[in-house]
Amino acid sequence: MNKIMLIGNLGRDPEMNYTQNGTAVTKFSLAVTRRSKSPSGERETDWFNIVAWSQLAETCSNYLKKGQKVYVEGRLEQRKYNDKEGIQRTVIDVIINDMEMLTPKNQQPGNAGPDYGGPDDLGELDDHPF
Amino acid sequence: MNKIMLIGNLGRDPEMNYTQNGTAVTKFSLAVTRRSKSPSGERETDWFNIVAWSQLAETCSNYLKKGQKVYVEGRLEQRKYNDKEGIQRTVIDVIINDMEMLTPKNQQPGNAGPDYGGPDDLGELDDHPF
Amino acid sequence: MNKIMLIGNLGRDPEMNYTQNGTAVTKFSLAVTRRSKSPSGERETDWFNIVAWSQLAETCSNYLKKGQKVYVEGRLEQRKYNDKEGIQRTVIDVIINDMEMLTPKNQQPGNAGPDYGGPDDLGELDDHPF
Amino acid sequence: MNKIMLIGNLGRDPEMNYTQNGTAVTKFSLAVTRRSKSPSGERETDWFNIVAWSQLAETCSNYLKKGQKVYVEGRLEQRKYNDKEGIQRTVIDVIINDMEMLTPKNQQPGNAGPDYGGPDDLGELDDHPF
DNA sequence: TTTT
DNA sequence: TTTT
Repeated sequence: MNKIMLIGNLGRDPEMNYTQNGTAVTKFSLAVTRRSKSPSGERETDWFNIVAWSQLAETCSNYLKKGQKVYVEGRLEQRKYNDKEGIQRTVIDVIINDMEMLTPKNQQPGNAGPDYGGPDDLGELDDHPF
Repeated sequence: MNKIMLIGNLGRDPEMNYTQNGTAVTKFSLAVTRRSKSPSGERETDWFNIVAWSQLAETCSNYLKKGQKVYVEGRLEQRKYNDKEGIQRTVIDVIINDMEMLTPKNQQPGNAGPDYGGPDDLGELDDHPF
Repeated sequence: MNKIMLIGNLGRDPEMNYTQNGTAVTKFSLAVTRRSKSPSGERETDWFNIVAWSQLAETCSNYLKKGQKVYVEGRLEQRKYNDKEGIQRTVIDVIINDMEMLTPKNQQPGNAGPDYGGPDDLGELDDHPF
Repeated sequence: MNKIMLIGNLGRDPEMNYTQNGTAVTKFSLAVTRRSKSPSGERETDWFNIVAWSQLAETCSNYLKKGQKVYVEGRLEQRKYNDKEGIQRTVIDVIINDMEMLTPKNQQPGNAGPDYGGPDDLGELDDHPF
């Protein structure tokens, strides 16, 4: 088992791309604020790289915006790469398989309705047929 | 919410230390094998730094050994530090609040009994009073 | 493992009592709306009996009100009893060890502030020392 | 959110059926033993009705047997029905979307190999494409 | 009805 | 560094 569940806010609008074989992949970074305060009294934030594939990638790209609060669920994976100075870095990605929008539509920019965001007023979207 | 649940094997025996104010802290690294195989047909592994505090630190130190399979649950936190070349690195720690031993005692080295490992035959230990 | 996580709304104010040895216990029922719609197009609701003990019981009693949205996490337990007709019934309780308030304070009855509810503006409360 | 995660043992072999429109549905009951002991010193057990649909139904039917230990993940739903005395009863079903076999093949009846159970030595099966 |  |  390798399962992670996060609630946080998008730091930027999501970015969608396609792999060479045409699969959609969407990425965004998510700010998760810690419950506890640091010794100096500040609320600290952890940032996570979120990655969605296929249908979920398109949903994230279509419905999520910078600042919105979301619930995501997935698994953690490590990825190694060399930065521009040639130093090897390790990055942790959260590959999600479920996402739920938590920001009501009327609190989203450019919106006035009373409903929750998302397609058919359904805040949650995943791969499960039932 | 910032919750992570992992099942994996200890890469080494845990190491326990005490902070300046006497709180126990135990660390170990956990190998989590991916379900999927890489393009070249290998099963890949992600390594996580596990950190336990207080009572749970002492339990991990007393009962866990290299190679054992465990379930852990906790939260992810990022920590920045400078390595010996002075390069800033980011590490992800998994601060656990629950741990369950999954390796039966009779499959542990130096053991022949039929029971599961742990204190009072109770595989799982956490902070909850009920 | 026996773990359940729910997001729902309180059907009534919580009720707190004390056991004979002085332990606080708080109960409330939680309405969880299904994502999917029934064949007739209605959104169905499942009701759960939530039970909190000790410190968490007092927090729930002090801060939760009918109608509020909360996240709860715990385990499922079955309990048998005889109803007033003498028929044996089985009830499922959700014994929680974590609770997070999701209704912003300014959307709670009798409140106008911009902050989120709860003690010290901390929405989440549990047993964990770290 | 309505999520439940259980580890337990099958009380009987699973039973698979098909709905009128040809969808596979498999049911089995799962015994989950409590960590804590009752006042009289016994380890108590909670029984759950597990329901799997479609591809996961066929996997459960093909690979699971009475006595095996499994991890399941899904959501809780209530279902009302009238028993043979005409008394209305409420049943809780666990509709699963993920299942992982925890009993090694060589500990299963009629098996002697060193491998873990399941198709292609893959213990876990779910709906996710990635 | 299971299992440890 | 683990394990299957």
